[in-house]
Amino acid sequence: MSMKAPRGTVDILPKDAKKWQYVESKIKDICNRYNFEEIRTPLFEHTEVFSRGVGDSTDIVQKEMYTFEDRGGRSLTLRPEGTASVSRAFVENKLYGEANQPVKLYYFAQMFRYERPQKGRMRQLNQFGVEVLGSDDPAVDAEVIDLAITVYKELGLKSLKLVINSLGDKESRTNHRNALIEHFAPHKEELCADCQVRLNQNPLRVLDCKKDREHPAMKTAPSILEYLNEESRNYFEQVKNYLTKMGIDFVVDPNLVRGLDYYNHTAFEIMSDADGFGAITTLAGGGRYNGLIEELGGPNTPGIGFGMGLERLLMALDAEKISVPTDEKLDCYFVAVGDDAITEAVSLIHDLRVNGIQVDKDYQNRKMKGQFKSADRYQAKYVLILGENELENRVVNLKSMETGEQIEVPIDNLTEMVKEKLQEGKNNE
RNA sequence: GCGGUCGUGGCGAAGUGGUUAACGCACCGGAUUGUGGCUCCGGCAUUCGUGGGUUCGAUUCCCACCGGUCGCCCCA
Repeated sequence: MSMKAPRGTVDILPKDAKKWQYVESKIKDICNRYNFEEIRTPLFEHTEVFSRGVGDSTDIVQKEMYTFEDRGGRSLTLRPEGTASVSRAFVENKLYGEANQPVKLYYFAQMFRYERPQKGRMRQLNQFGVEVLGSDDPAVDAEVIDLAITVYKELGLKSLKLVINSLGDKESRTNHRNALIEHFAPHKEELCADCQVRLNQNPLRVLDCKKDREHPAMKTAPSILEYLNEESRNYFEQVKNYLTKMGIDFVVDPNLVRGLDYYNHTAFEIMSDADGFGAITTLAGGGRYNGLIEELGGPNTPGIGFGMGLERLLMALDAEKISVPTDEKLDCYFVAVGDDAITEAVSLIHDLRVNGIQVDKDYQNRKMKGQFKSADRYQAKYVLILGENELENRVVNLKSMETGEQIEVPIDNLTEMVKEKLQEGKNNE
């Protein structure tokens, strides 16, 4: 076998697709209740959308983008995350001029990151995400976090941990940044190679380095929370108050930084505590990005959003042994024997289907016994039998696979009779 | 990019330097000339990821590559 799906990609086969459909419909229902509207943006963008939007110093831009040149010599990139694309669309389509503000958007989209695949980490991944553009009300931060938590809770997850932090506004960040550089400068040589670079580019990210976690300077590093100016501090307090009022548990982690440059003020991650989750813990992550729209050429517009990994969501459901409801049973299986009967069956099946009944038949030229086996495998509720005898008498034998009971039905009444029987079954459930 | 581990039929999984590569599931056929889930019988890998090497002989030993998987970094 030589044709294989590219590394880090998977086929979602019918058995699993049912789970995806369930999860997606559940999430869409929640988005509707929160009054979010769907947006669909292109799979790829001009590379600049991400290098400027997400930030040149980030891992995503530096080593994870699927970038290629098209025939016109343009540099394009498969989207690695959602916020930059949605922000670009917001600016380009002037959604800041919409009557209803803020603009509340959600999306389901494939993302692409060039990484070594492992548990819960794929090169093509699926995310659900939301973005609220046009409001800097801390209640919006709380609403966005609440929506994410609600998705998990309504799907039945229990082992959740919400971690939040504030990165502050521009002034707070600048002051903190300077303090960090000053703090780590004397120890620069002792830090890992990555951190030595980070110290210049984005010293905040030194804080979430796992290699240097035990370094003494790490423990005494200035916390962002101490550098928040009054406005930023108030903002964060309000967000926390709203969450508390909604009964949402959280922990504040001053080292939560997030990998993308555009964040400020509220940053958060939702993690799973569940066993059997491997090295993966983060289910969703997001935060506020008040300067991004301007950076992409739009008017000064505040924004906040999150991305939620759907593969990880499904893994979390598995880890907590939550099964999704699926209706596996087939309404009817049509057993036809003999050329004339098969010809008749094809048109009867069509009639049943256009009348809303789920029907299938054999296409492997199996004998009656084999056809019954198929019916069994599909868990058919009823089998409709049409052989030479029935054809002669213009009837179909309708057999309940559950009770074994079998009745003769005139061909002309078939659709009606099947409908009736299926309805009876539903009423008895 | 680095490290561990694995690679035998549709799936799961034994196995050995030597002549027919266990077994289970699934599937197909028959016992039962037109009626399923049980039972019994039979069928189902010219071949053991790919390429090269050692050998009289390799699925089994060695090397390389490819792929899966898990972990590091970072994150969804």
